Amino acid sequence: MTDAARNMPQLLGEAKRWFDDALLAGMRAAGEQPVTAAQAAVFASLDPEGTSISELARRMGVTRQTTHQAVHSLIGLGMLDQTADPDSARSRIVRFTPEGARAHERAQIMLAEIEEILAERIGDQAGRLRDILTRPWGDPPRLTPGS
Amino acid sequence: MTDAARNMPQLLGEAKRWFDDALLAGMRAAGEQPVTAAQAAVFASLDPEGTSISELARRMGVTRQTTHQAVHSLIGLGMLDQTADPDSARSRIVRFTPEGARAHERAQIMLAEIEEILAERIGDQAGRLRDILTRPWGDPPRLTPGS
DNA sequence: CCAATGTCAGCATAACTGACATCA
DNA sequence: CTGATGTCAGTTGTGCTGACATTG
Repeated sequence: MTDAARNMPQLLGEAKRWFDDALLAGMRAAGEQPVTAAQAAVFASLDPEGTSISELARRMGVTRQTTHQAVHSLIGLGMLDQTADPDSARSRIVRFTPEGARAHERAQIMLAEIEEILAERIGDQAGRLRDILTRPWGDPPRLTPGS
Repeated sequence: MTDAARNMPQLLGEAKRWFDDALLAGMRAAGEQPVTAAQAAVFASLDPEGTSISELARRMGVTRQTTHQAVHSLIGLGMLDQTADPDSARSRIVRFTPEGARAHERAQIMLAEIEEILAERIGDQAGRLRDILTRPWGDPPRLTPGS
């Protein structure tokens, strides 16, 4: 296509969209509720025993308010519910409903299949990609104007 | 952090944000106009001779309307301008202003520096990452429900 | 009193769809 | 007529900040 020394954010964005498109299309073809990117992030960060909104926010790297909104929408879809935390009255626990757990399971399987297809196309580089992205990069560098 | 088998779209999103954050902070520290991610995408897709909005949209993988909006905001900042296409009256050409070209140049240099820092942290894996992302992946797979 | 948590409200950004006029 | 292009308008999704009550 363009090929004028593509930059990294652009390349990463394309790769992400490649996965997102494949997942969304697959879920739609499977007759599942269309789930947005933010909702998918909640799913991926929620552990089976349930998690508080604040903890979810920390895991996703966004604010409590943003997380609250995404969780609220998923409750409306019947994917999640919220119950009191037996250990603390100021905390509430977000959990999967059976329907939510089923959809999550299906999405996980589908993502693994997509990754598999990528591996068929570009070989073991696909596994390498996961390695590199999983590695800790540290904080984003703060370039000084004088450098 | 969480570490419950992170999925690829999530990992790719984090990596993209890592670069975007570093670039935005660096530009801000250098006293440049704060440029959003969408605006940066336009910059990266625009070639020096100028490009039409429709062509930009194709390169970025978003709609003409979205591109139009981003271009319009950059015109308002004095970074781009729009002139008639001498070859076709229905097409208009978007180009850098001198100010826009200067900011673009600076951003390119900064991105290279950021990539350099990543290479210092994770070694030659950084170059490998660029390789993998540049490689053609083909169209996103269309999973069939029956598979 | 202080910090964490959940929530509500408002705002900015960036994507989308729909519609329409223009021109090749 | 058809298709590509540029544009306007409206909607949705996703993030943010500010504020506040509740609780440990």
